[in-house]
Amino acid sequence: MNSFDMEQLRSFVTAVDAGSLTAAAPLRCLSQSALSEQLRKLELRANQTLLLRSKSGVIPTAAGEKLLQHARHLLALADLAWRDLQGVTLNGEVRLGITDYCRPADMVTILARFARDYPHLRLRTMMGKSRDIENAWQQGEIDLAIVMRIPGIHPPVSNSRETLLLREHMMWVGNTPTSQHEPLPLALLPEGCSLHQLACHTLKQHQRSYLIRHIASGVRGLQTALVAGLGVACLNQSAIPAELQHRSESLGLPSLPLAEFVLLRGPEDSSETSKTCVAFGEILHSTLSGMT
DNA sequence: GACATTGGCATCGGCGTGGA
DNA sequence: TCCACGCCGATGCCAATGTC
Repeated sequence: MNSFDMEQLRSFVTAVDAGSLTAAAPLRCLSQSALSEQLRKLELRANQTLLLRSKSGVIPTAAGEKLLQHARHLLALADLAWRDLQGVTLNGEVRLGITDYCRPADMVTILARFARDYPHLRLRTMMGKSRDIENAWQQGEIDLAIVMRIPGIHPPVSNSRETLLLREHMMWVGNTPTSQHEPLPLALLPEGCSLHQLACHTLKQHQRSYLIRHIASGVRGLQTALVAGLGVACLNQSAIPAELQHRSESLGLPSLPLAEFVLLRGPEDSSETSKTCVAFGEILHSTLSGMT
């Protein structure tokens, strides 16, 4: 049989995200043994080993990584189809805040697709620094927020109103020559920016001298400064300008943690606005977590 | 270093359910 | 009624970690 069982795919994605079958089982409302069995059958169906099992959990194999991408898309599509069949039409207004580090090249396309798929939804978007977005969310000025969190700088996802959407590698990028003997020229966003803090903190920790040579007002400006050779910055993968993709990771600088993008939801109640926000939050989740 | 504990996954037998 | 299927709980195995 050369097709996939959606439940098995859902279990597979949950297991990869949770990092172990034991952690994934309760999320799927299954026992560990049932989940293990589902994944065994999925591997049988795929005729490939999809997960490497170890005492510390599971990680996807190369084939597993490949299937993971397809599985996320299939599940997002299935959810969309289900909502469509149930007649779930989104209307009303949703105020959405997005950090401008989150998929800057794709975000316009994503928002345009939402506008096309949900014509009755009035989407008010705000893009900016994670701290500003989160403050606005806490003040109730926006309904949903996508913010960036850096392990070690920010606390981990800790409550039911926060959902991890995706993780991205972070790299040092720049178009300027660097020398171990001279302070590293940095191009950064202002001090409140998480990546500003991360860059300075990491370099101090490794006793690497640096000099802040350029402060940009936004990610777009920072990208321009990097391409122009005004300095070096640490950026998440999707925010690295295309011109510099090939120049990352060759600067001999300390390694960086993964960046985490987290969806913040508002409190739920029985109002139409709340229902719309919940449904749109799910769509955002399935759309962005399906991207790699 | 030896042993105990912990925490991971795989396997097995039994049970409930739904379809032929 | 039988059978296939999916699930659960129990159990076993194994490696990492903690304790003495």
